[in-house]
Amino acid sequence: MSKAEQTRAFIIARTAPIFNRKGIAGTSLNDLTAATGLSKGAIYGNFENKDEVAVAAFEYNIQQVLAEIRIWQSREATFRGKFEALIRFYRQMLHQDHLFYGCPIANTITEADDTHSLLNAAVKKSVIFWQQSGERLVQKGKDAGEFRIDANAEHIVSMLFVLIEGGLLLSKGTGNGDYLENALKSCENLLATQLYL
Amino acid sequence: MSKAEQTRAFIIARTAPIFNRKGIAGTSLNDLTAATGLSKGAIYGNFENKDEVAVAAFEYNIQQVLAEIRIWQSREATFRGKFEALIRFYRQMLHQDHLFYGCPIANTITEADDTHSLLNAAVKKSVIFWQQSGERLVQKGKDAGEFRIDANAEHIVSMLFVLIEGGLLLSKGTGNGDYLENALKSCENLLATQLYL
Amino acid sequence: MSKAEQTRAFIIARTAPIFNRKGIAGTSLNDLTAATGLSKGAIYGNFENKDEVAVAAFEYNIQQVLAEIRIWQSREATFRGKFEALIRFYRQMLHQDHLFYGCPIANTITEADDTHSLLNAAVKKSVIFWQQSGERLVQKGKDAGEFRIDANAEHIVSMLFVLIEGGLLLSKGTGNGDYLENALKSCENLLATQLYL
Amino acid sequence: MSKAEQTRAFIIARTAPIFNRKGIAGTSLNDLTAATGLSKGAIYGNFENKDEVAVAAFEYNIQQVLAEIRIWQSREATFRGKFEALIRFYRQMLHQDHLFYGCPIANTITEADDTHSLLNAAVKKSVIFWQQSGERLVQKGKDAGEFRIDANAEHIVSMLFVLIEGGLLLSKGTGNGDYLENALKSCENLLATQLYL
DNA sequence: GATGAATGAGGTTTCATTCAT
DNA sequence: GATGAATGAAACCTCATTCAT
Repeated sequence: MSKAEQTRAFIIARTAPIFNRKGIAGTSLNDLTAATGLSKGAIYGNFENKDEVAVAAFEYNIQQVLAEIRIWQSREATFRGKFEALIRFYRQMLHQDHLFYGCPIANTITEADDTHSLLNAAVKKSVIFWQQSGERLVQKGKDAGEFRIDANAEHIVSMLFVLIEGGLLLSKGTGNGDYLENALKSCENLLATQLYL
Repeated sequence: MSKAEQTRAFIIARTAPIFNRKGIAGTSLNDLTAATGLSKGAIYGNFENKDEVAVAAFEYNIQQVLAEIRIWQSREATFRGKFEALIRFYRQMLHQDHLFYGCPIANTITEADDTHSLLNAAVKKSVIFWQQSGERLVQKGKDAGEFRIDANAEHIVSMLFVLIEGGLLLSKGTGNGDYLENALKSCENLLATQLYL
Repeated sequence: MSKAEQTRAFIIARTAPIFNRKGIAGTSLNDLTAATGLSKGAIYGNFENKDEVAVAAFEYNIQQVLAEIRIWQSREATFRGKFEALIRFYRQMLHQDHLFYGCPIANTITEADDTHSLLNAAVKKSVIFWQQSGERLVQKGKDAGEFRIDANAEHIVSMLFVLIEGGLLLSKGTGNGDYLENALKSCENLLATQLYL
Repeated sequence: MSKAEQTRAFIIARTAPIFNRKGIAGTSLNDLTAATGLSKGAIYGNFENKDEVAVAAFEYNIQQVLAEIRIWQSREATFRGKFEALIRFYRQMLHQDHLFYGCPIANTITEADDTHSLLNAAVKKSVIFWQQSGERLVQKGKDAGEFRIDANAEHIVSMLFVLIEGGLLLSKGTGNGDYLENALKSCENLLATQLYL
C-alpha cells in the first residue's frame, strides 16, 4: 500500500464516524483535520473535495458494519444460525453507540438526495448489496436443506431490512429500545414461520 | 392573530418543506429569505435563531402529516376503517414528493442529536404523540367492540410505526417502492391477525 | 443614491487603481478590504464575486480617463484644439503614475481573455467607444469646416489609438519616455497632414 | 547538455506558452506540472521558485519570436528585404495564436513592475535588444548603400516598435485586425519615406 | 535528480447574526 | 415590525513551497 493509499485509508477511518454522526453538511473541513491531525492540504491532496471524503467514509462505514456482521455469522455453522446471528448483531448495535452511531444507511439516506448524486448512488448500491447478500444466504440455506424450499427470499429479506432500519431509527431517535426489540422479535417470528423448516 | 403571529406562521409554512428536504445544517438563512421573500431581519425579528425556526418547521411538518391523516380517517365511520385509511395514506405518500419529501420524523431524527436538544425533544414528543394517538384509536375500537379486547395496543402500534418508517426510508432512499409496499402489506396482516375481530 | 449604491461606488473608486496596477489575478480580496476598510462580507454583499468588482473597476478606470480627457478638451474652442488637447493629455499621463498607472485598456487587455468573458466584453466596448468618440470628433470638425472633408476618420483615429497605446506601453514598461514622445509627435504629424486644413 | 540542463530547457519550453497567455499571477504550479508531466519537486529542483521559471519562460518566448523573425529575414538578400520580412512576420503573427498568443513583450510588460524586478529587468533588456537589433540593421543597410545615409535609425526603429506593439495589442484584444493592418501599412510608409533610397 | 506527500498560509466565498434606519 | 447593509467567523479550497525517500 503506497503512502497515499495509507493516508487515504487513514483519513477515511478517522473521519467515517464523524460523517456518520454529523452528516455531510454538519461535518466541516476543520472536523476532518482535527480528527486526522492532518492539514487541509493533505485532505485535498488525497481527495477531490469534501463530498468525495464523505462518500468514501460512507462506504467504509458500511463495510465496517458488514464486516462485523460477517464475524458474528462466521461463528455459526448453520445458515439458520447465521440469520440468528444477524438479529443478535443488530440487537446489540443499539448499545454500541461509540462504534456506529446508528446504521450508516439510515443516517445517510436522507442526505443522499439529488444534490449529492455520488453519495446517493453509493447508498443505493449498499441497500442492494445488503438485500442481495441476504437473498444469497437464503438460497444457500435452501440448497443446504435448512430452509423451506418455497420461501420467498426477496420478501423475507426486504422485511428484515425494513424492520431493522425502522426499529433502529425509532429506538436511536427516542432512546426507547422497545421499537428495535419489537422489530427484532418480529424478524425472528418471520424467520420462524416463513424461512426455517 | 397578531401581525407578528401571522408573519411567524408565514415563515414556518414557507420554510418547513425546505427544512424537511435539506435538513437544518443544509438549510441556510438565504434559503429562508428566498422561500419567504422576507429579509433576514424579519426572520430574526420573529425567531431567536435558525434552530428555533427549524424546530417550529419540524412541528409544522408533523402537524401537516397528522392533519392529513386525520382527514383521511375522518371519512371513515369505523375504527377499522380508520386504520385502513392510515395505511392508504402512507401508501400514497410515496408519490406525494412535492408535499412531504418523506416523513418528517425519519428525515429529522438523525440530525436531532445532543447538539440540537430542542429539536431532539420535539422529535421525541412527536414519536410519543404518534404512538399514543394510535394506542387511543385501538382503545376506542376496543370500546366500540370492533377490536379484539386482548389486543396489545402498544405492540401493534409500535410495529406499525416501525414498518411504516422503515418502509418509507428504504423506498424513498432507493426509489424502489417495494419496501414500503411490503411493509404496508405486513401492517395489514398484523392488523388482521392481532387487532380486528 | 441608496446606501448600497454608495457603498458600491465607494468600493469601486477605492479598488479601481489597485486592479489597474496589479491586474485581476494579482489583486486579492484582502487587497480590496484593506483599500476600503470594509469586511469581505460587505464586498460580497455588493458584488457577485471578485470578477464583478474587477469589471466595474475597469469601467470606472476608463470613465476616469475619458472624463479627464473631456476636461482637457472642454477648455478648447476648436475641434483642432480638442485633438491637440488629447495629445497633451497623453503626454502628461506618463508622469501621472499615482492616478492611472498606465492606460486601463493596455493594462487590462492582456488579462481579458476567454476566461474572463465579461471583462473581455467591457474592454472591447471601451475600445469601440474610444474609437467612435474620436470619429465623431472628426465629423464635427468637418461639419465646422475645420477639417479636410476627405479625411479618413476611421483610419486617422485608429492610428492615433495604436500610437498612443503602443507608446504608453513601451514608455511605461521601459521607463524611456521617448517611445511615447515619438508616438505623440507622429500623431501630431498625422493630424497636420491628414486632418487639419 | 547535462541532464539538469535538459530538464530545465524542457520545463521552459513547455511552460513558456502558458506564462505568455495567462501571466505570472494567473499561472499556477499545477499548470506547470500539468504542462510538463513533471512533479513539483522537479520544478523546484531546477528553479529557485515560480518567478524564476517565469523569467526564463519570458526570455524563451522572446527568443522564439526573434528566432522566427531571423528565419523570415534570412531568406532575404537585401536589408530592405529584411525590413519587409519583419513586417510580413508580424502581419501573420495575428493568426498564429497557437504559437505566440500575442507579443511576449506586450503580454508581460504590464505585470513586470517593481514587485517582479527580475522580470522587469528582463523585459527592459528585451526591448533594448529589439531596438538595437533594428538599429544595427539600419546601419548595415546604410553601409551597404541600400538606405538613406541621413535616416534617423533610433527614431525609425522606435516608431516601428510602437506601431507593431500598439497594433498587436489592439487587434489581439478586440479581434479586429484593422488596427494591426493599419499600423503595418504605416510602418511600410515610414520605411519608404524615411529609410529606403 | 526526481518524486510524492505534506504543509500552512492564504485564496474566494458563504455563513449566521446584528443593528441603525 | 421589517429592511438593508454590514460584520466577522468560518466555510471550502488552492497556493507556492519543502523535504524525506
